[in-house]
Amino acid sequence: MQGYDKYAHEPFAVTVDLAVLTLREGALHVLLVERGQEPYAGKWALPGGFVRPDESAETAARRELAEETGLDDVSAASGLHLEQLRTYSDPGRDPRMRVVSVAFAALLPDAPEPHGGGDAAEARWLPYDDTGPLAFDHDRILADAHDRVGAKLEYTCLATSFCPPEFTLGELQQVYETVWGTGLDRPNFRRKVLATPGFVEPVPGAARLTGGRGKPAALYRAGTATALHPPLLRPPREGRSA
Amino acid sequence: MQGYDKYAHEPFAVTVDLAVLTLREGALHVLLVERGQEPYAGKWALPGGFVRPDESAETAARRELAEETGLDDVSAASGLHLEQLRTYSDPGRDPRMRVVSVAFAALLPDAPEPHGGGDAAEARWLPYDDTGPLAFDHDRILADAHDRVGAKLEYTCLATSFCPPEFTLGELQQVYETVWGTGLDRPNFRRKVLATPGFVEPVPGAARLTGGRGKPAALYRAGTATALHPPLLRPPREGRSA
DNA sequence: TGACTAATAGTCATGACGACTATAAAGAAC
DNA sequence: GTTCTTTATAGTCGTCATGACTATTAGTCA
Repeated sequence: MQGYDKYAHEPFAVTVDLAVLTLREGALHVLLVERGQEPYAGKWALPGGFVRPDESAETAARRELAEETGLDDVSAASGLHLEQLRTYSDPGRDPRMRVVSVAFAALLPDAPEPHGGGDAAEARWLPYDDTGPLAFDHDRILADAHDRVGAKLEYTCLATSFCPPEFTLGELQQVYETVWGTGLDRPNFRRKVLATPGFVEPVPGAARLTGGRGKPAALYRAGTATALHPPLLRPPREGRSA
Repeated sequence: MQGYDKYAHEPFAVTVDLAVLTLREGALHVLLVERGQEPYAGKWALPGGFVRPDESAETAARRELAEETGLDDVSAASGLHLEQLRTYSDPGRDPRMRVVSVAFAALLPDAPEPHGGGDAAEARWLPYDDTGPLAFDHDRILADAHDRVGAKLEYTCLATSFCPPEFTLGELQQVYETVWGTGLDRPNFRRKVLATPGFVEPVPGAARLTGGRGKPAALYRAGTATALHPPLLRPPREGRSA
């Protein structure tokens, strides 16, 4: 950290990239923008942009999220979760110049269709499993975001960030099942969630019909706890040992 | 990510900061350098430096680690663990200019006294609990490193990164106790570690006298596993509920 | 030889969890 | 209405992980 001189070093551009995840119709969806220019023109990319001189990366991420989704209120309103993932800095990751990108993962409850208010040519929710190769190293960033979210579901109460303010335990379970790609036993999931103090708290007297059929489910709100002790471990992948 | 122009935006300096942790005499120690210039002249700081134009942040971190510690071989040799923590980008974090810093945590087994080969005026191992206020936002970075390492001990085999190539289970337990700041039951710790396939593997026939007294302990090497399933949870802090 | 120390072996009760069965409350089919 | 289907919720049972202990072994030190 010696010899500071603003122009002694090649300037780096610093950007943020956002992996914005949500659940639509029981499937994990990602917010993507279509690139209008080379390189990767016509390809889908994660939304993002330059960090401004007076901003932190976190501030820039929030601003970009509002711009690209048109969900200005979302940051204040529902339980938006914005989390720094890691920073991608390979010298060749942008063919034009040296760009260091701080990646964030953002989780949204419901997903209003974005109206590309910002620079984005077109912003759309695309199913996570159905994203072709993305621009730059965004495939890797997206995969890292998925990994991180999947891991944090185990030992935090993060799952409620995917849910609307009031939700059923079935909906909460769907978050786990969708992100993890596994099925969970319903009574056991219920027992575990309710046994964790502060994970969810019941909404008195309220119930929701889960699409018509079946017994109406009780409604819950997100509790005050953030950590999960002991964790809710995802079932270990089978077929490992002999 | 539109409108790329190398000089259209204020240039950011990109640096890496390293929280290098080790265990000396049963206490957590951090590698710190004494600053020779303003700002924060005379204060201790985390080692670090500029990312060069042709480097990734990870490469820069490895280079700085070798330079500052004089432990060139260490990256190749023993089980060095280098992990990206997060990126610190508050506009005011360096009073001179806009510096975005990618922080890394590095874990070393034994700790040869560093011979400040790099720019560092003086590099020293200082006890973690005895670091006065550090320069810049390095207190926060260091605390984040500690948090991260403590958390990763729970669900990874990271603890062996603090140990020499061959170690006793008592030494491994000391890693947990020191980083977590708690005591652990020795037989239970032993049972847990040995029950986790791939965590450690015995060195046949070898034993070490743990400082003279007591029964000699068997020696183990780090196994091939990286994850811990189920995790080794740290004892929950007491005095929470009524 | 006999304290002392530390590693290792083993026991026991509790708690968490996976697998499963049973019941309740709704709509749909007839 | 009655019955079937669907989904939520309640409860059971055995297993495994774990916390709290006790016992034994193998060394040093006095």
